[in-house]
Amino acid sequence: MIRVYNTLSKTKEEFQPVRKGKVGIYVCGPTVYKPSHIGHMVGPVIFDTIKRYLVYNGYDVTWVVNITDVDDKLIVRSNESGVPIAELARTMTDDYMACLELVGVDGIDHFPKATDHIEAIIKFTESLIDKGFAYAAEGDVYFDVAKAKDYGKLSHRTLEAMQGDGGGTAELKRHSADFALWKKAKPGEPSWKSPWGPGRPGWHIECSVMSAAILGETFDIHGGGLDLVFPHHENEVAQSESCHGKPMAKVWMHNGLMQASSEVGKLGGRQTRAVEGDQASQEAGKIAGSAGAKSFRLLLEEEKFQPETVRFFLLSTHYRRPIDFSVERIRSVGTGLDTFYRFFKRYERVTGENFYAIEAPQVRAAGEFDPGADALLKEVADHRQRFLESMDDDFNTGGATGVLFELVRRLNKFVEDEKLEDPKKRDAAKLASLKLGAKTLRELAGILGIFRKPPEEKAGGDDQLTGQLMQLLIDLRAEARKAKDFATADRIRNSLTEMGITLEDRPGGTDWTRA
RNA sequence: GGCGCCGUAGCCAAGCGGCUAAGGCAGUGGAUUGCAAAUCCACCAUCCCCGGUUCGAAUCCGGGCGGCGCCUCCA
Repeated sequence: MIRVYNTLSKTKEEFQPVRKGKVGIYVCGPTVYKPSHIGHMVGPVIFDTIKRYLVYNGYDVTWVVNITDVDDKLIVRSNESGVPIAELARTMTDDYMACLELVGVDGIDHFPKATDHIEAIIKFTESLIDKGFAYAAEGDVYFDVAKAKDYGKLSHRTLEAMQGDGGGTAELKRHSADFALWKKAKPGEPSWKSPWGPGRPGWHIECSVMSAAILGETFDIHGGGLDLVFPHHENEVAQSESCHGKPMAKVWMHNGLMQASSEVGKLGGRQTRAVEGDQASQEAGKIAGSAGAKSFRLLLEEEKFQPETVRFFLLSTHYRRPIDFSVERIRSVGTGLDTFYRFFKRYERVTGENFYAIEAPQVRAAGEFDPGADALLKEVADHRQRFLESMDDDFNTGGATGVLFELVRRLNKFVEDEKLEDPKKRDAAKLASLKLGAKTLRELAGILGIFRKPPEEKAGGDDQLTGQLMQLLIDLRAEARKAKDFATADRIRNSLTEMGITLEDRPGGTDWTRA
């Protein structure tokens, strides 16, 4: 049984899809006006993992992420840069997609764009006006929050508590919390014809329209960053449920945001906001202005991070908690992952099989096995059980990743105890146990979307000539060691260490790796 | 001011009333090694403070202190 925390009820609920066996997920995507930074990857990685887990549990999952390609920020950026909005949106969408691919997010089934759904947005808006939930005012159309029952139910706030807020066009609104469904075009802005004159969609409406078009008027999971609970999602529910007369989403899931930890104290977001409230301080304490704010691809390049390390970093804590960004932390996660990569090489040395080629079970039931009296396999089965229990509990990837480390340590111990690095100590039964253990590791890692393919070799240079030269050095060193000439042997190894190459002596010979 | 989240070892982090408080990074000792590297083993926390509930609390309740988020078209 999978339990999921629902923002709506503020409790963990047993997950039950609307339609048996099928799950629809809608996650609010980016406004494509600038290159993606690491913070944009948080939600996608989490929901990609959630989708994998649901598929693993036998559900047929459809996942939708919208692309907002018409918006104030896009207009501003376009005016600044001189790049037409459509072109800006296209290149930034490409950048976003490239980043998703890097971190292994490949489960998104639909990427609807706001500009492809203008007609439906207009219809939706008309419908709300017809039903009395919205009103037109001088070319704008506003949603009338006072007419929506339960307005505030998602973010758990009341209209009374929101008095005094509101934007610059408040005079056109009946209530300061009313929000635009349709915005009248200003000169030079992109616009579409509508019954209220030329204009463009408001911020929230595209999600209501596109989710209904693809997933239906009621679907299973609506997700996004915690920052979207209010006003974005609150307004989505209000307009969708007013329009359709039925619940929009069964479960609302919100992930914690990435923060720039080291900068927070110094820049002090809180006091400055309360006292000053100026633009600059609003940026303080947030990811903007820190290393994490730079383009994700640039970050990977400059810090030489494996994208998989970033994915693992994001999954190493529970999704609802905020994550502090720090280069050091990601680096230490990478150090931890090296244990796995070394094990995979070891596995190949011992069994002759490539870890990444193991065909692991894709669904839960298929991964179960009877360990019999095998001590190793009993523990493997136990680890698998604990991994799945963590995932069942509101997708606790933090707990699950811990189990993965325990599992690889157990497998390494088995290789040590049975001395399997020595070919003479190998036998079919032991190798079979090891293989089943590795297969389970691969099965569980697959759920998290990691270890699906080998990490890219570090910084080129592993060409044929390098290989030959390394073999020569290793051979020379082996001869020196045989002759007990350790001075020469150590000189070779130490010099290589300085070049960033590590030698590892093993029963079967010497391996080398680049740092 | 309103609503909400969080405070577990040097750092990160799981844990949601009851076995010895997961796991990672860093560190220390040991096995292994010619010496290393890697691997394995061991060690490394009475869970911010004060009360309360309970046979029993890191886990529940109240109060402090500290950090953070949203309320302002950031994922």
